Amino acid sequence: MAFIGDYPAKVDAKGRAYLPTAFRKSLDALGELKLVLRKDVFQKCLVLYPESVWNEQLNALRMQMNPWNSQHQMMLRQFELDAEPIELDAQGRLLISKRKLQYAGIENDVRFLAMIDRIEIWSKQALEEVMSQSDDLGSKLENLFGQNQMN
Amino acid sequence: MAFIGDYPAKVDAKGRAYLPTAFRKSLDALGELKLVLRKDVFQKCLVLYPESVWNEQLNALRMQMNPWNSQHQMMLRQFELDAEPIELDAQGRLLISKRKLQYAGIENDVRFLAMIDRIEIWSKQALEEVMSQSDDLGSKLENLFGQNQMN
DNA sequence: AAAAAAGTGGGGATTTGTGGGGAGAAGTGG
DNA sequence: CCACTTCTCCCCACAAATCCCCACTTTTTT
Repeated sequence: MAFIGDYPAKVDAKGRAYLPTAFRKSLDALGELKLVLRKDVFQKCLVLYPESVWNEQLNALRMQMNPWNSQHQMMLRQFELDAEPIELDAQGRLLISKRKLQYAGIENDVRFLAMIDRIEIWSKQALEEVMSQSDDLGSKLENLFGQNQMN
Repeated sequence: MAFIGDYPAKVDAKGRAYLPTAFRKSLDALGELKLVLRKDVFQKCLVLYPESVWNEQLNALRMQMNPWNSQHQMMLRQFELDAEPIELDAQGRLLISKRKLQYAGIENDVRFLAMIDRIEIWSKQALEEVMSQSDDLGSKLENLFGQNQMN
């Protein structure tokens, strides 16, 4: 299963954003009602996981860790930090907390961006900035892929 | 079953903190009324166990140890030592003893952090410090996930 | 062109989170 | 056993966040 594409949307004064129908359809095709919203680790953007995807990740992590190993515990913390469960309201919108809006630099315009089994939420400007900066990095990536014959 | 995410909260002058609703809902979905609060073994933070989880934990320990081994007895003592049963008050708050507040360096702002089947309580600053120190550990985690195609 | 769905906005009840007063229990020292 | 401080817990109060409901615009479908 995978999400596809990217869509613009507005965030209103209360911090609500309409989840694009394309994504919502994918979600309730899978019967995924619950979501988890989290700050991204590297980028100033937010990541929206279907609950099942979140749980898979958590499980994968748990399988690998010894519950009494302090470093492993640290990883788990890192993972749970800045995450929160989310549900859509009656209009199909999600409410984003102030903290997260601020972290991602979101004011009005956002973009929902498919990332295989999860969805990223970017401030419009932030995304454009990052994208323009990484143009040549992009072609480097393409080269890399070409060499590995995975393309 | 698992708790998810983290939430900020305040501790008032009396040492009370509101248990975030997300967690409280998980708790009474499970019918867990009683909790156990303990100092963490590794970190300067507190750990809140649902009573059943606490009991499991104790059992797991007991299975591993020889009741006539004095060192093992010592471990058990240590484990019980800084633990205390806790219930929520009528407003859904828990009262944290002075000793524990001090141990965890808590003054005003705390964060409740999900750790699968238990909840950690951190002083806001302490958590930020620890997290910033373990940044590279964090990327190791991400690498680990990447290599295992679990990302 | 009409109808339906997608997307945006706002009012207002309700819940969540925070704070404080103060009664009663519990612990302390004489 | 009694005064006294401290701790615990109930109640009330209030601001802010959240959520339910309705309305309206824009786009898509029929």
